Amino acid sequence: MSRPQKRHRSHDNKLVDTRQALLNAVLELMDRDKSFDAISLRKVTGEVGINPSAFYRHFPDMDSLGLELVGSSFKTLRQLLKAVRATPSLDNIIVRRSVETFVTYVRDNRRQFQFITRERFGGVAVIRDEIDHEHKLLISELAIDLARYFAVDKWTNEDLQMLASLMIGSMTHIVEQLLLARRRGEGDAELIETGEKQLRLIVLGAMQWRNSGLQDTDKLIP
Amino acid sequence: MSRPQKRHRSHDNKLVDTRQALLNAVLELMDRDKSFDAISLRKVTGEVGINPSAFYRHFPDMDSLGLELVGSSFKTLRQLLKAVRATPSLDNIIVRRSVETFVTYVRDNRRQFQFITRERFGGVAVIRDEIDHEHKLLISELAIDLARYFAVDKWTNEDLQMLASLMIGSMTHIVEQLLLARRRGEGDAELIETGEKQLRLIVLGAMQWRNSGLQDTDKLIP
DNA sequence: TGTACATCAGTGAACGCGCGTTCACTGATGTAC
DNA sequence: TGTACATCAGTGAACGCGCGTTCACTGATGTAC
Repeated sequence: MSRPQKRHRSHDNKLVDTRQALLNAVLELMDRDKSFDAISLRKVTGEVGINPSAFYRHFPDMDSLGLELVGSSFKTLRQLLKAVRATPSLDNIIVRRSVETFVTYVRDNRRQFQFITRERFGGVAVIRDEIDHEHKLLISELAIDLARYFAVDKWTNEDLQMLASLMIGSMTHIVEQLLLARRRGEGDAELIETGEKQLRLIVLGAMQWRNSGLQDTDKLIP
Repeated sequence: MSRPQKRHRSHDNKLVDTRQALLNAVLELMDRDKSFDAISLRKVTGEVGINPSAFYRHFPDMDSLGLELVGSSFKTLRQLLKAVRATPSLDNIIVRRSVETFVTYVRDNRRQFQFITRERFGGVAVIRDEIDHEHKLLISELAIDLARYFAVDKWTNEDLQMLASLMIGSMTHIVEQLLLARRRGEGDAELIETGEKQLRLIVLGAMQWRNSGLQDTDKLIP
């Protein structure tokens, strides 16, 4: 009954999944300096090489296409975090290797990370909200993982969420630096070193957190 | 010779600086879910209530207007950081008060912070580059200030920059959370507490940094 | 104080263009018998 | 194996609309004398 062959023969005679080509075209156009809401349906179909009206065979509108990009980009991001979280400890060599893995991964999937970074606070509410939702899920997932390391110190759930948020925030920061650095043609070495130091400093702070007694300050100060 | 009165009489008979009104109109339109590069010159002049062609009496094009918004927004941001940096120490009460000041300030100047946040990785290259430039200046300025606190421990310039970048990054993170929270109608109390804890954790990490011996790890590991 | 002139913010019509969406269509491929 | 039919991705023309930019203009206000 269902026919999976949604294909057309492109000018170079290669079989192409048009739906995927439309998604790629948006990422490509955004790479050439545009926000998602400044990209026209006609530009997208023109990039793929089909008639504008054929767009509707695949998506009801551009926003739906955008939401699918959020989904696939976070799928990529989850694969990365899964690899990084598989690390057995928080020691320094591991942190460094994780940051290196991370940087390589972002480089290899640059356009997807660029999409999320650009649209996270972008002009389209439904897309921004969906990214925010996925982002919160990632933080909660990481908090659960972190509980393993800090179980002995009896961290509260609230503090674990706070730490997870800080860590995801720092990784996000590294992604942002990588995306900007590419424009400036800078190398990765410095970025990796800085990112690594920042994560190590956070881990240092986290180690001190429970036995510093500071975590209860908010209850002591009126 | 020069005449400063660039004014027109609006429908409600109030004297208005049209140039400023154009700048405000862009911030207003961006607040209603648009990226800068998805806002048309005609929408902006329509918002102000003047003929589209009158736009050119004030700016050569939309990008020039955007660059001016970057300038004025960072002027606002510098005032905030000046207030926060005037704090005499990094102790916990100061950190909490600073975060509270910070949150209030961002709320009071929401549209400017939203502009910078949205366009920092947005679709217009000249604006993104200008924001990046201003952002780097802020980090360097903070690094100079931090040298005061850590002079005794002989931090390297590189490490001070790393710490300043981490701190500005965390504050940026708080701004982002505030902007998203407004949409969700959440209160500030939780955000202030989380932001405060994250900054305190970073300060804790920084205190440990020099005497942990970890800062030279990158030279010890091949 | 009165008059002639300069300045310049804003007007309104006009232009060609790219936009999203509709519609009846074509033609390749899969399916039933 | 051959034929008739169904499916459906892509076509091409057409629509009304908002876009950025131009141009000659208007009219209020400031300046010179």
